[in-house]
This record gives sequence, C-alpha cells and structure tokens, in this order.
Amino acid sequence: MSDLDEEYQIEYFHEEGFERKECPSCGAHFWTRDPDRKLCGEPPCAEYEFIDSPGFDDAYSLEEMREAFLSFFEDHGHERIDPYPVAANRWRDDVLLTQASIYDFQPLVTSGETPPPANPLCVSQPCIRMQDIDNVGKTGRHTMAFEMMAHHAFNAREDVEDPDQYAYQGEVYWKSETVAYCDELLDSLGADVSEVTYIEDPWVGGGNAGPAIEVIYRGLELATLVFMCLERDPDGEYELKDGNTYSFMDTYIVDTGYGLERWTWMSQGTPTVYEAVYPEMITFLKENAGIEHTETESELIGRAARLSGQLDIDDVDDVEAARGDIAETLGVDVEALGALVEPLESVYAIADHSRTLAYMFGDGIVPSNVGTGYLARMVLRRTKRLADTVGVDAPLDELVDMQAERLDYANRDRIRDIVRTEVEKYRETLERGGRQVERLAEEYADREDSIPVEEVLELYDSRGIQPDMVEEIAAEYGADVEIPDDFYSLVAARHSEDDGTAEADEGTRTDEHVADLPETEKLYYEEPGRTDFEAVVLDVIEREDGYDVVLDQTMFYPEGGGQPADTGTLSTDDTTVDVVDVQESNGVVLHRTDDDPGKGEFVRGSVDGTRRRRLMAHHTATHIVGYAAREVLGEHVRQAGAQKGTESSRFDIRHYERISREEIKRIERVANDVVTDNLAVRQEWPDRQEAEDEHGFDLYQGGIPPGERLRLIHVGEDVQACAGTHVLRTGDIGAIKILSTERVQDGVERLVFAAGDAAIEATQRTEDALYAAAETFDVSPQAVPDTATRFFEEWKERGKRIEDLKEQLAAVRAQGGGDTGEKVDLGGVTAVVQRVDADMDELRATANALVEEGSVAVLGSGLDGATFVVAVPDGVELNAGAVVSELADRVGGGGGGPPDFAQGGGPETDELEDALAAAPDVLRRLSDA
RNA sequence: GGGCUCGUAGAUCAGUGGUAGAUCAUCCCCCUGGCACGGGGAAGGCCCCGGGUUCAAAUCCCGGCGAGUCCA
Repeated sequence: MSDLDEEYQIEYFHEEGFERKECPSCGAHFWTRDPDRKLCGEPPCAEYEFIDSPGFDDAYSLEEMREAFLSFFEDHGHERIDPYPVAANRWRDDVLLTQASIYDFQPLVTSGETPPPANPLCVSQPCIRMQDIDNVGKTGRHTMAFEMMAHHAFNAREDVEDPDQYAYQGEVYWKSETVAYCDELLDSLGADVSEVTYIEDPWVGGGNAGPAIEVIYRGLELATLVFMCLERDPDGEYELKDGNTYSFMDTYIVDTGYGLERWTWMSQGTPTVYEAVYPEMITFLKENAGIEHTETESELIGRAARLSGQLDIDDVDDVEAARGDIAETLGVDVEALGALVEPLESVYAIADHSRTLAYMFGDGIVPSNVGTGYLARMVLRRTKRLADTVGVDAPLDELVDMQAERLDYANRDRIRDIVRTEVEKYRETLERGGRQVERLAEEYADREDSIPVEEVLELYDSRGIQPDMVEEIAAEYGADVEIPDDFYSLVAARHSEDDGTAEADEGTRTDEHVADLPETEKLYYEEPGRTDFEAVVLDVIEREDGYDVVLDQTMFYPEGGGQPADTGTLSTDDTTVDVVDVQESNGVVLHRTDDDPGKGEFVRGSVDGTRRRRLMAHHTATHIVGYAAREVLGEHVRQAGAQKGTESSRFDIRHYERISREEIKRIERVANDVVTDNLAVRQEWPDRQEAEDEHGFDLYQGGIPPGERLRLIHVGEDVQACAGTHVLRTGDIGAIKILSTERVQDGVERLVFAAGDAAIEATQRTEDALYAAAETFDVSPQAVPDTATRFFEEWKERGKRIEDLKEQLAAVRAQGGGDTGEKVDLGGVTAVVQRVDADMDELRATANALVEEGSVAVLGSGLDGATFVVAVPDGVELNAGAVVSELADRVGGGGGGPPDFAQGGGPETDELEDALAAAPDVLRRLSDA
C-alpha cells in the first residue's frame, strides 16, 4: 500500500524554496516559504489575523473580486465560461443542487466522454450547501449560498492504447502550474506570500480521489486545489481516508475551488464574511429591525468575531459552548454577549438565505413537497421565521429581490410572485397550525396535564408546526410541554419504522446476446411517415413469452422518452409474425414477436401506421403544449414527466399554483395557433456542447440523454433534445384539446390532452355526455347548467318539505289521528306498539312525537327489511336498547342504542308481525325487571 | 419517490357505529332616543365522491378526488 506523500513533491515548491513541515498542533503536513513557521496556520491551530487588518492591498466588493479572479485566469490562458444553474438536477440526475464547480462537468466531461466547453477554463459557479444551514450567521464564515471560483484543466494520458477514446487528449497543466497560479494570484493581490501555507489534505468524493492542497492565509482557508486522478478500484494501490482503495485513471483533472466570499472578506477584514459580501443588505436589515450598537458594543462584537474563527465549530451545540468560551476570554457575561450577537446572527442568516432563495427561484426551482422545491420551501420558511423573530418587517419578496437584483436575474417579477405565493401558503399553514395548538393547549391546560411529546411530534410531522411554536402557545395557555433534546431523531424514528421495502431490483439484464450485435440502423428518423421497410434478421432470441428479433435496420420505434413502442408485422415469403413490443438495448432494437421469423431471413416490416401517426401527433403536441404552457404561465415552467399515448397524453409541469380554467383556455389557444401556423418540425444532430451553448439546459426537458451528439427537435421557437418520432409539420396534428388538469404533487401540475383524431374523439365524448344530460332534462345543451342548478335547488327544497311533512304526520299519528296501535299499560305509563311502514326517519319522528305525548313508543316497519324504533320518555324505567335488541333478534338481526332511544332491525320481514305481537310481553317483562 | 394528517353549516371546528352539533358570520324580534353590547328566535348540511362491512356508517374498511405536512 502506498500513500500519496510523493504526490506532494511538487516542482514549484522546490523551485520556490518551500519547506515541508509537520504541524505540531494538528499533525498535518504543509509547505511554507517561512523557515521559522511552526504551525499550519489553519484554525484551530491559529486565529483569524485579518479582521480589521485586511490581507490584500485593496478592499474588493464581491463583484470586483469575481472579476479580478476571472480576468487573472483569462490573462493566463483560461477561457471564462458562464456559470451553470444552482439546480444541478437540470443536467444530472444524481444530485439536487450544485455544490461545487466540478459538478458542472460531471459525469460526462470528467469521464472523458464529452469535451469540456473550454480547456483550460475558469468560472465563478454559484453553489448551495444545505448542510451548513445551522451554522449560517453564527460562525461568521459559513454561508449556504456561495460562489466557487475555479480554474479547471482536463488532462488525459496519451500513453494508453487508444487516446482517441477520450474527448480530450494530452496534458494542459498539472500540479506545479496549479499551485503557481494560486501563488501568483495571491501575490498579485498584495498578499504576503511568505505567510501562505499549503496543507496536504487528500480529497475523496463520489468514487474519485486525489491529492489536494488547502491554501491558508492569515487563518482563513482561501482555496482548495484538488488533483483528481484516482478512481475507486478494489485492487487499487492506494488506500485513502474513506477506507477504500484507489488506482490512477486515464484522465486527470485540475479541480480548484476559491471561495469568492472568503477572498472578498480577506480583502476587507470585516468582523464577519456577511458584512463583506452584502454590506447594503446587512445595513438595511439592521436598520429595519432597529438594531443599533454603541461604540463599545461594536468593539466587543468585533473582538468576539475575531475569536470565533479559532474555534472548531461543527454544530449548533458547539456554537453554544463556543459562546461561553468567547465570553470568558473577553471577560463579559455570556448572556449579555448572546443578547448582543443573536439579533446580528439572524440578520446575517436572513441575508444569506435571501441570496440562496434568489439563486433557487432565479434558476427556475418551484416550491414543492419534493426535491429541490422542498429544499427551497424549507429555506424560505426558515428565513421567514428568522425575519419575524428579529423583527424585520420588510416583506420577504423584497429581501429576496434585493439579492436577485444584485445577482442580475432577469425574471425578478416571477421570483417575487413565487415568494409571495409561498409566504402566503406558509402563513396559512401557521394559522391553521396555531389554532390546532391553541385547542390542544387549552385542552391539556384544563386537565392540568402536560402536552405529551407524541402530540408535538404529530403536529410537526403532519402539520409542519415547529416545536418551539408549540412551547410558545402552550405557555400562553398555561399548559406544560417538554420538548426532548432528541426531538428530530424521534421524528426520524417515526419515518424509519416501516423501512422494510425490499428493493426488488432484478438487476439490469445486460443481454449477452445483444453485446455482440451491431447497432440497429434506425430508419424512422429519416422518413417518419413511412411504415414499410425491408430488413435482414440478424438474430432471434427466444424469450419466455415470444421472441426478440434483431434486424439490421428498422422502422419500428422502440419505447423511450415517454413514447410507447410501435406495433406491426414482419413477413417472410412463408410467414408473418406480429410485433407486439419494441425495446432498445445498447443501440440494438429488439422486436418482440409472437413467432420466429427465422434467423438470416429477409423480412418485410410493416408498422401499424394509424398507431404511429397518433403517437407522432401526440409527441409533437407534447412539445407544443409545453411551449404554450411556458408562454402562458411563465418561463419557470419545466417538464416534470410525460407519457404519450394514442388516445391521450399526459404532460407534467412545474408550477407554483393550480392552473385556472382561464389559463387552460389560453394554453389551448396558443397551442392551436402553433398548429394552425403549420410550422415545419426540424431535427438536427449538433454537438452536445454547441447545443448547450446555444440553447442552455432547457433542452433537457425530457431527461438527459447520453452521448456526444444530441438530437434536437425544433418546433417553432421551441427546441428540445428528443429521441421520439414527430410529424413533419405542426398542421399535421390537426387539433390539440386539453382534457383535464390535476395536481400530481405540490408544485407539479399534470395536463392531460389529446391531439389529432383523438382530440376530436375526446371532444365528441364530452359532447355526448352533455347531450345525454340535456336529453334527460329535455332542454337544449346550453340550458343544462341552469336547469341542473334549478333541479338541484328544487330537490333540496323537496327534501326539506318531506322532512317537514314527516314531522307533521308523526305528530298526527301520535295523537291517534292515524291507525292507532295497540296500547299497553305498563303501570304508570302507556306504551304504544304500532306498525308504521315507513323509513327510519319517519319512524324516529313518530317515536319522538309519541314520547312528547308521554308514551313509550315501539314502532316497527316492514318497508326495507324489518326495522324498529323504541323510544322512552324521561323518567320511565325501561331500557329501549334492551327492547329493540329482543325484537330485532326475532327478525334475525340486532340493534341497540341509548336507553331512551334505540333502533334495530333484521332481514326477516315475515317475522315482523309476530315480533310486534310479542312486544307487549317483552315490555312488561323488561319494565318489571 | 415514500410516510403521515385532514375533508361536517358561509368561516373555524366538535362529533369516531345508534335522532348531525357549537362558536362566529347572516336574517328577524326584544332591549335603546340612537349606537355598541346584551337577551330571544330563525334560516343555513348530497357530513368530498364511489364501493364494501353492518339491522344501522359522518363515524369502520377499500378505491378515487381535493388539501396539508414530514422525510430522502
């Protein structure tokens, strides 16, 4: 086993006379120009030495520092590229948010499959790291949103068998130049390079690894220089800190990260990073929240900030402890210090979170209960809480807009709209939740009981109510509640209880048969309207339920991109087999057939033309509906899934509100305008990088296809990467009809629509339903809504009238107006036993009326099975439930109820008379008892 | 993607197998010179929809629709 020590013997260090040392405090190895230096210089081995004493010649704003960095590397042969979105899931599906500049180039560029946009390049990449959320504001240096400035060089070894297998060749530069650039940049900004230390710190992540260097200046880590050159390999020579073994790759990549915020901070020497990067916002927030400090207070805050860099702060508990230490060092009361810095911490966090939200919404994330949308929602709610707590009364959308303006987003109105909508949703949630907590608190306060933790868990889990809100409200009502320290692990435990969903992953069956076969030539792109073709059967693979036929070329479209497979037939001179399904595996198209056409045979293929035409119409229509939805609802609208069909298709989009009927109509109109314009549908196969440069990541609405080249489909202004089959002109679609919308998830709306013939059919089905209703009402279709309303109103009126009449009938009956029943004297009270063939409501009403008269009522009905109602006036010793129970038993059923009013019945209607005849005896017996 | 909670009068919610309720809002009456308040009364319910279990379902079970929320 080797270690990576040798990797740090970098030419530049030797040329410049660096010495390698071991830090006596932490044991790390580092390189320095200063022969007298002992410590590595990184906290906790040192403290911040730049607060109030900036480390560079000039103070830079965030924008100035970004420009200084990028132009430095431009002057040194790097091409500046535009940053990627913070929503990394727009070009890769393994992560949600961009957390480093290298994310831009994973996985296709780092693996060598796709060339980088430039080589070498430099970029300032916005990133979001949610894992730091609790520390933001408290440590003075953590931010959730930041820009990682970077220069990257993509190298590939040329001593391999086939250097051309990689999308880039040769070495641009490697370790020595990388360190030299960093050193020179620091020098050019006026840093004292003799104070800079380069600490050896191997990097491991995501299956890759390599030597890496932390660049420390005046106690602050300014950059990390990573030399990605290893990949995980069970037989690898190098065992790294994650316990895995690694070996060298054919590609090796310079991956650097320079924290823009920290460089800006270093240049200004403010107490915290926040004051350096968004000073106007901090000033605004402090003013808005009415935070003012005397000179001595400010001085104290500055000293505390300086010390906080020295402490190794990893979580909130540490922060609490750290504050104690700081207070002690400064000789002040810990609570006084807290009162002084806590509002400031909130202000810092609000500024940072607002910037995070501006990035998120600016890059098109829509709040949701899933994915990046959920993260955005969490950040927004946290920000709102902080603002409320510290007393910032400016609306949140204004705060986010301040950051969006600085970041130069074009869609600021949309961002504000999203924030306002989301804040309103949160307000409603809080209001609902608050009422719920109040009720609960009142209940437990009345019982002089404390609110159990289980209730608090339930409130959080299903209603999103923070435990501290429960505490607060409970206190108002004088109810006790204890929130355990491990509250959030209790929440986690709730969710992990039924984690036993076995992964029924039968493994991707990489077909051995397919591996040796040539890729099938796809004819459907050239002439999508053609259905007949000729081909040679290259192989036939027998399957459990049929055969997979491999041809040299095919017109059959395999299932993919939400478009179902074609069906049809393959014919030889001797036989015709049905193609029931078509799949693609590694470029080989597998035609699932019901019979074996014979390997080596020459076949004529015929695709079901009607089915294909319908699918093509729906596929092109999907692009058009997407375009129309973006036109009507806004640029943030993105595809969240799609499934094409022959009768209808569904298309899911990200949007932050329910779509109104009006909006649907407008989308339909825009879509049909595109159809009427009869635009040509163009396809092209450009280089991936060029396509991304020209059209951006919105190309990947339907997912991210692999490969160096993309197939682009142009429909009017709309451009998408798409492998499906399309009509030649939009007019071929005929018509597009949106059938319904539904909310698949919060923030995801599903549009169900039909195109072409299917649209006509769908419209006809709707009309048929309307006509049928019109016929029933015997009115014109236009009159159906009014008529239905009138009928419904009348129906309700009649219901009430019937109720009323039943009451009256019951009263009359009770006074002996109707056919009087048998009277039974129970000594002091009379019981009336009577058969009334009526429904339960009427029976109940009659019984009530009899009770009003002072009688016991025993009523039976044979209307729907045998049913009984027994009612007993107040003060009479007779259990109605017991009576009913006995009577119902005689008709094969059961019954019960409270002692004064019981109901029951059974299926044997024939026994009803006998049961009623026996009732007097039952009554006498039960009342005696 | 997975879990959980909820859907009852215009609003907020009780009711958890046995006669659908409260508070506020609305309307009427009383009190007052008038108003606020107070007192009395009335109107207002496909108990989200569809199945199932049961003598009986707002209530229990299944499915759907709608809303909310937590986790990854």
